[in-house]
Amino acid sequence: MSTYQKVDTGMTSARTTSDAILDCAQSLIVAGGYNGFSYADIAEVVGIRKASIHHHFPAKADLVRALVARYRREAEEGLAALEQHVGDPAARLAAYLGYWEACIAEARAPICLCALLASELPVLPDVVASEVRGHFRTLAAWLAATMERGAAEGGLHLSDPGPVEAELFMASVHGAMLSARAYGDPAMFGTITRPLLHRLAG
Amino acid sequence: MSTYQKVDTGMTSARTTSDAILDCAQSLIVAGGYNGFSYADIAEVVGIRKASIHHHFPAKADLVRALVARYRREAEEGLAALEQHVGDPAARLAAYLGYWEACIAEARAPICLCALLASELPVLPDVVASEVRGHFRTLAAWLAATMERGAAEGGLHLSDPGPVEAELFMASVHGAMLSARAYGDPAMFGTITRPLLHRLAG
DNA sequence: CTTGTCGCCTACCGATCAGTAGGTAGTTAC
DNA sequence: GTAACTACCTACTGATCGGTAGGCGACAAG
Repeated sequence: MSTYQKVDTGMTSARTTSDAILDCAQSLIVAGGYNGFSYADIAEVVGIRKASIHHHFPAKADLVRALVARYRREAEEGLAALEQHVGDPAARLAAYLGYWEACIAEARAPICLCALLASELPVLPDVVASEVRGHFRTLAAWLAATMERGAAEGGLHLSDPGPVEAELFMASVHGAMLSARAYGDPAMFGTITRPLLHRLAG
Repeated sequence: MSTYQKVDTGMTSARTTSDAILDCAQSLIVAGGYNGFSYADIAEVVGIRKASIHHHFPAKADLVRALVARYRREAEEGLAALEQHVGDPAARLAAYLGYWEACIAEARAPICLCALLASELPVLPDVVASEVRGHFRTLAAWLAATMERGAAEGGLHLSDPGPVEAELFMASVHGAMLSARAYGDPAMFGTITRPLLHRLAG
């Protein structure tokens, strides 16, 4: 076996090399966008040669499309889990915000991958752009459904139709991520999003 | 004079070559971010050689710092003009939103330069990052002052302290820009921001 | 025991990146 | 008239970009 054999993955959280590549790409993209990372950057972190990344993802567009697809899948699983474990719509929204507040505070994922990619949509490969668009639609639909259910049950008070409230909510969350990053202050995310929830629930 | 002499600027809106370079850089950056454009891209559009850009802006960081500085100056002039010509704070906010709605609809500036740069703050040169931070602070301060004045005059009803309302407003506007871009639908900006205003003014 | 596949490697490609060196033609100041 | 300055040029550098060609060892199936 070659000297460049992959070490036992016990030390890393990724189960496969593909996952390790995607993990690394995600953290690099949320830091600097699609054009802010290179195959060489990933190779260095993952401990693999640049050419080996092409074995898993022939082109950069393939890599990022796969990454966003995985991100969407995990997000949908997360939202589904929320529906299972949290009954009250208002509490679901609070849990959603709490998730991101924790991510940002721990610098685990200081901004939503798709929010960042959306900002540079015009220069993204088409296949990536449509995945990003898909995430926006999915998230907005879930929020709208949650809002309307909350309104029907009486726990939430909507001033506008569910879909409009949902878009406003989502936009505010994305903007709050930008502000937290711009100010270098993770607490800013909570400062902005807490009133958002109080207005719906209060 | 060389064959590459700059043609009379009558055909272009920029008064000087520096301005033309900055104009071009701005439209490239709002499309694809800091790492999404090159000196070669600018050279081709402006009709100048790559090396000549270095004469005006020695390094890329200098160029973008100058660009954000110009952007901030123009933004502050715009806000000052708003204060001069629009008396009512609610109308000022409406005018601010209307400005961006028009920019986005006409694809003149489909997103705020600083909002976009904020998304990739971690990979920006320090000198650029601090300019971006400065814009966020300036805009938030203006919004907070406008909110508080509106509240004092009775035209606006704040559910939270002025500074918090201002941060929420700004974040929602930035998020609305992202959503409009993600959906490829300029009208989404208005859909999201209109309720924002109605809640303050209504 | 062969054959195929998988995961990774070395070595390379042409293109492009930001940036530099040094020259030239016009303009202005003395 | 000459010295200094501005704005632009040609020509180049070394680094890095995404991507390719082809080989090698481990492993599984027939």
